[in-house]
Amino acid sequence: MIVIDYTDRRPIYEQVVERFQSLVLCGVLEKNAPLPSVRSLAMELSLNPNTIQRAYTELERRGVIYAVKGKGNFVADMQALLQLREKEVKEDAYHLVHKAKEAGMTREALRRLVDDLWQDTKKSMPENGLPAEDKDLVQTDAPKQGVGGEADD
Amino acid sequence: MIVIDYTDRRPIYEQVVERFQSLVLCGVLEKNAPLPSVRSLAMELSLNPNTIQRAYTELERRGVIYAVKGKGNFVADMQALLQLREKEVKEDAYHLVHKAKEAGMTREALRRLVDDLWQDTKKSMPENGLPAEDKDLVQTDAPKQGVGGEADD
DNA sequence: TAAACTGTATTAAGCATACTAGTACAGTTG
DNA sequence: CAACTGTACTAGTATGCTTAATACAGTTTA
Repeated sequence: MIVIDYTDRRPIYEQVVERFQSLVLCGVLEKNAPLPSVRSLAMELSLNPNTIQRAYTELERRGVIYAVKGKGNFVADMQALLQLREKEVKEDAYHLVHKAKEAGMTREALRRLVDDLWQDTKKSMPENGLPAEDKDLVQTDAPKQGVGGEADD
Repeated sequence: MIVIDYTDRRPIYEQVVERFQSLVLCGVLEKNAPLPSVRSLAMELSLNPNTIQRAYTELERRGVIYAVKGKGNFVADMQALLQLREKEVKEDAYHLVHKAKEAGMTREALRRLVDDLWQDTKKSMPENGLPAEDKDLVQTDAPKQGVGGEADD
């Protein structure tokens, strides 16, 4: 589920954050689906629980997941994440255009590059941008109490 | 000429590298043009000479500049740099397409985004990707000896 | 030749960040 | 109660970035 690339210059907790965001966006993790517990994932990845905790805290700060003490961490609504990604895309596209011009590429060359990549890249999410309702590929045990994004007490 | 962004998470030496690469690509620094000396640039930016030295060493490793002991650092041929940038563009474009799909964007949406940005972004380099011969906007004091990219002894 | 520049190398220290380790406490579940 | 869950805290280690100081070699100019 989660893979760590030790050649990646980015810190581990950031990679974990990124991976979970992708899993949510591509529909593998649906709303209210439970994430691995801090300790179990740390064990699985041979990492310190603190590192996982840091990733989860960041995911919660971004509104991607919500935590329930004693129960676990669960996927939140995807809307915040979609907005984050769209903002990222715009920033990345800006830098891409800048670099492309610096590299001496023509407008058509860049257009074709992006177009070709679009074709080659496997579609990694549902058509409408929302995960289908009836999928049971993954564990979808939502917390039993009515925790819809806010913690209950 | 060189600006440091202290809010940037990347290390300073990397920003210096990036800035000089852009200056070369956009034609401000032509072939054999001298870079500021390690000490003078460090003074100007209120940095340690070692930090500048590290940036210059990296630029030399990439083939962007060449160093002549006792004389200074000079802009090398731009070809290596153009290849670097083109490779970067391809990698960046790949990730952009991936993220765009994750964000639920359509092919047309991404196409329009890139197209619009192309229009809005100021052209930052000569038409043919090579700097014009007769420009004297900048100091262009090439080293007197025939150093064409290799050091002379 | 001497002074004032250039690049280059080395060592030491300070600092921030990432990560690990261990412990402790609170809430949930069976 | 036992075994899970999240959360908080302290401490120590390792690494990378940056600064500081010094030294040496080559070039240029007076």
